[in-house]
Amino acid sequence: MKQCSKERLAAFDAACRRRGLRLTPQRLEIFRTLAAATDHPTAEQLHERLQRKMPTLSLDTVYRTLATLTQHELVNKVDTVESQAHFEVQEDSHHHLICHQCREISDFAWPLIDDFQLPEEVKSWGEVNRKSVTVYGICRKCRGKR
Amino acid sequence: MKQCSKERLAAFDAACRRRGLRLTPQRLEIFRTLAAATDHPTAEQLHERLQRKMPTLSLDTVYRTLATLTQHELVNKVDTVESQAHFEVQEDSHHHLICHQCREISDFAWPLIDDFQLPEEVKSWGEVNRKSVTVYGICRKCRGKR
DNA sequence: CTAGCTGCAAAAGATTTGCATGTCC
DNA sequence: GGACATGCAAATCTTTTGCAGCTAG
Repeated sequence: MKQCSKERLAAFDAACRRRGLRLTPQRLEIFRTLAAATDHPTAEQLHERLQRKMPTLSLDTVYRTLATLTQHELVNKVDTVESQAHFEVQEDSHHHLICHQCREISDFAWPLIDDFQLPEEVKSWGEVNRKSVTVYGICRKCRGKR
Repeated sequence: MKQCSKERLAAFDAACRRRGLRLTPQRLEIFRTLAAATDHPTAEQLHERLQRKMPTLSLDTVYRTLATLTQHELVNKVDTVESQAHFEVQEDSHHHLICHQCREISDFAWPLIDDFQLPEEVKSWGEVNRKSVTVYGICRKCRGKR
């Protein structure tokens, strides 16, 4: 398991202060553990991993913290096929349109992408069946309401 | 609400027969309603919509049918940020790697995509915050096991 | 006829919430 | 000190499952 850099922790600290979020030990550990993970753990997995270092940490706090950090865009919820959500620290960059506000899903076509070659890296990962782009934003309807 | 074409229903019928799936009235109605929908309904929404036409249809059957049809690739589960899954009929074509077998999620970079211009269509939809590509397939590890 | 479906009810799993207590700022 | 966080337990919500009866092929 890789370690979470001091820079990243400092950035987290700063981001919390800027937004008026309290920097509790729980939040710090949850973030640190998530940042150190490479496998997109679930809330439950994170809770398990934190047992040793922080035996009193409750699963609800993990859920709540992840929700809060996701809201503040410090953590990103990975979209999965399963109902159980997976989380990851928001990295800078790593065919559905989904509106953050109303949650409505629309389709769009992007033929250029379908023909586009995936990077080499992916070929070594395994056998690809399907690629799908998801675009997030605020739809025109909701945009008008604000 | 648009209607489900006879051609599509015939194709559904054929696909079921080919795969040895029974063509029950419930399955037919669920498929017809899903195909006619443009809003990616949830199992519950579909169930509600079918109440009038088929009052005895149970929610479990909707869940089970959607699961079966998804397995047979006649229906597609849309990945969402929320825990509640949304479904859609599998249309022709429409930065995470997800293995269908072990469900492991890996990351990959695809800088070309980040710079790539989204289609016009999307601009009229609203304000875009983020686009993310999800690639599904079988990873090397699982590939070896079969 | 019979393997595969359906409905019902109950279980399971994930996530959220109310409330009392604790603690960062 | 006071607003915000946490922990606990209980509630809620979604989805799955066991079982008995039904039905498409």
